[in-house]
Amino acid sequence: MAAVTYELIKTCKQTGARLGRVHTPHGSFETPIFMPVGTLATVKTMSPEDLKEMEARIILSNTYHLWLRPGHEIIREAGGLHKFMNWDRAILTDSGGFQVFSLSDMRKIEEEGVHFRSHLNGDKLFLSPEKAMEIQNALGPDIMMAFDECAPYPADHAYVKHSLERTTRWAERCLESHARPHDQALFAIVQGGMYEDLRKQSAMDLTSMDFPGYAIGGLSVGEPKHLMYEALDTTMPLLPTNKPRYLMGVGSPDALIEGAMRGVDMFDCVLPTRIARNGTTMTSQGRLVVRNAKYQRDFGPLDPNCSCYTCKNYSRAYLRHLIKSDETFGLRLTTYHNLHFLLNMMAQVREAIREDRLRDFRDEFFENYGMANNESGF
RNA sequence: GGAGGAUUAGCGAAGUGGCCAAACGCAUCAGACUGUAAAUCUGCUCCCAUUCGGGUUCGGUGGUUCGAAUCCAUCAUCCUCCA
Repeated sequence: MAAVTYELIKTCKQTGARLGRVHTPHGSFETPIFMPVGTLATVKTMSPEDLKEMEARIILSNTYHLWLRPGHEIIREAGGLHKFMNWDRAILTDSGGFQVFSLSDMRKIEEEGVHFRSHLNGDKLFLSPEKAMEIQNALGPDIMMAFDECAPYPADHAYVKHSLERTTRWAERCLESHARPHDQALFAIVQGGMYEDLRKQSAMDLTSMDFPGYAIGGLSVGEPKHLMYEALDTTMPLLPTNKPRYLMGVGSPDALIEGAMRGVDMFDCVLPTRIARNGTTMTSQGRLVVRNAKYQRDFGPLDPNCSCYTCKNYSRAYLRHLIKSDETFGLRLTTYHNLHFLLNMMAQVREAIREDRLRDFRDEFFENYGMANNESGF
């Protein structure tokens, strides 16, 4: 019995989007779904109770960061990540592959793994497929990610090809060294940059290995949106229909909807939480920088169409004041709202799929969001 | 009444003859943020101009000088000490 299984409930007649259900050792959830990011075993400023209140079903955490601090052995001793952070719903951990990309200053990628330096103290570190599995086995998430290389954009064809082929070999090694396949699902990550042939190659090679789920990586790394959608268009049809598909690192409202329309089941992104802490919010009427002076005397809610805790109780003027004053409560309130907004939007996407009207929903949403003719999106 | 010190852009504070429209910090205003090195980062803030550039500034006034935030005189205000 696989640790994680996918059940296709129905396909939207208007778009081909999938309504599904994913079963994990820590509960089931309907897809498409958005997963809040809690890199250091906490979704910044949110308590698990907050997350449950807004109906988050699965959150992310990070192999690299928890390896460095507090250390995966400590989390194992604590009884695993779920217990350690008091979250009894599903958890997915990223493998550290993205950190190899984002902490790219000092790194050396070899066949065996990656040498790089700790961002905390400069220690020399080495991460490999086997090490990433060892750490994730200790952390104990429901879903763990294969150790991959997220190629930068732009990157030339030869580089991306070489990189993706290595990522495939690494995926194989991950599979071999994975110690807990009975209760932890290992997802592989399709790479290939913006090259159609390479996306196909990566998808074909990885799907031949029968992972319980597939992610699409290497997108939302600075490329124009239409390239991301093209990459999805070429990749999605090659992935098995009986397994979840996870688009990594995508979180702007428009991209979530566009991704769902192309058959993506899972998304994660730091965008809602990060921009919230910097004073920007997502509303049904578009992006709203509540930090701006024009909201100084605006005593209405952030989003009049929102029923979240923040919008029910606090005004734009108050949020602006808190953010301007560096009050932690302000970070909490905007974070709460942004997460609630995306979670709620995805619930509406699922309803729209159920009723075969996702395209209508998309058009209406985009119009309200003020981006009907805006390709740059968020 | 006497002696000394101070006064710089919204605030604090450098600058003591040209490289000064004036460092730096804060505040302000705006922008960025997409598998989190991020409650972070970038830019703006005398006036006009999209750029080039132009015009007015360093308590007030008057002077010295080719040239003054910087030197001199004087006035104003504040602080410290002595009577």
